[in-house]
Amino acid sequence: MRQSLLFSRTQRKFPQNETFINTKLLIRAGFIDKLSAGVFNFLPLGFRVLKKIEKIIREEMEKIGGQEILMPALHPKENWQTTGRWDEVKELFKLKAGKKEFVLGPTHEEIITPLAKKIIKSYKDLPLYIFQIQEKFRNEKRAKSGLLRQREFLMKDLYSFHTSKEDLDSFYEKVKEAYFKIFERVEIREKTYLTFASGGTFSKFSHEFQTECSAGEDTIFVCKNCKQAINKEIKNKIRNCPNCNGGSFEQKKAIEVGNIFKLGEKFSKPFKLTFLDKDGKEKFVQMGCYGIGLGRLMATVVEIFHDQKGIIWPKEISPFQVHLIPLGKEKRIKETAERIYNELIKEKIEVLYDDREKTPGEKFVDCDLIGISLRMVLSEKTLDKKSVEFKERKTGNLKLVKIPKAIDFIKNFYAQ
RNA sequence: CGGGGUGUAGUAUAACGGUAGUACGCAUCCCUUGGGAGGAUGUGGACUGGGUUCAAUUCCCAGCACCCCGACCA
Repeated sequence: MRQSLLFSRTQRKFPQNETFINTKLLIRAGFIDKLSAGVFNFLPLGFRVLKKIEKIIREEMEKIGGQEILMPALHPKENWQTTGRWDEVKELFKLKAGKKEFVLGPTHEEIITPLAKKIIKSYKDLPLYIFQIQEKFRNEKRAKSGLLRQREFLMKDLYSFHTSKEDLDSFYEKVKEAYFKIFERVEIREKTYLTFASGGTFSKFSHEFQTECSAGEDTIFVCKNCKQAINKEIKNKIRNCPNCNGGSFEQKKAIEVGNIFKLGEKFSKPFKLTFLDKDGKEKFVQMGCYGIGLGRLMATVVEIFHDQKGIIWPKEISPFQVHLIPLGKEKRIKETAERIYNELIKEKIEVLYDDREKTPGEKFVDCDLIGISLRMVLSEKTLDKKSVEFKERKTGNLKLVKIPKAIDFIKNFYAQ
């Protein structure tokens, strides 16, 4: 992509209205644009990151047997009346068209359960793991913290269907592992705690994935002895660590990047989602649900990985793999840059090419702000040595590489 | 939903009861290329409504929007 054509613009100053670093940086660097509180446009840079996060999540969901579908955002009122949540849930966006009333879906138990009912008849149809990556709507009383709390947001929601609690339990463990794998790939695994939680309407106990971060809205308590984390509600109820019985906790601010629930029969009952077991008896399907907000995950990454100059994207979700920056007006530099750019494209390397007529300072400032993992500079100095200079955004490490070896260097960098 | 704050150009800001100035951006041109260079010319602005006043961007009230704190968060 030629930067001169990119549909976004970096800003010299941080937006005045924003206090959270994720929003400040993402807006200033041209990844997102705010339409209204909690509602954002994703520009090419931001959308690329979002799609990469989506890809990671999709891969990990498919690895545990998930089948991807797409459910609508527009839900008939009746489905929500069946579970009683039409009246219970305060954050619903409700709308009326003529006499017909709808909900903009904040989650999809009300849709997936009756849908599954059309397919699940026998124990032979189970288990099933169905997920989607789709837009959710929640009328938060107070949208805040930028992408951390949106009113409309992309979410991966996985629903699982089982013949027994035991089977649900074992799949639940698999999802935990898949989630940690996802967080590992966006490089926040070390800061992410599996946290005992309660207090939900869904079930007595659930787990949250909480990423330690000062910008977080949640407070978690981490056992100093065994590192088990619990949330505030649990902390209020108990004295000792439920895992090791140790007694001292460290309090941390955290962002809930994922959650997993054992729904049991909570939704299969109202929708009468049953199956015939081996013994010919009709039984309720055991369900689980598992969510990850993509925008929130993106914002969490920015909150954790940035410096004074800008964002530092983890390799796997860097909007581009390499930021090619030619310096100097010399014809040979421009020509070489164009040639390298075309070769990179041919090699299917994602490249942002700063072909703008800007001074080196401006190009570098924008480059650091945008935070692509690898910078590739071509200048008189490097060209005299038939080389380009690579700089890793994360470490600042510099390396001069002969031009014919540049593509291998990039591939190698991303292979590690 | 309660409390507080802020609304001036695309962005960041200044002054002012007498209708707005600067920087960056953007456009054209000159010049310039290893860390937001310089010059010239141009472009572009008071959230909305009401009140006070001879006169309101400025003071007062209401609404709206955004931000923050709290409550809420299936």
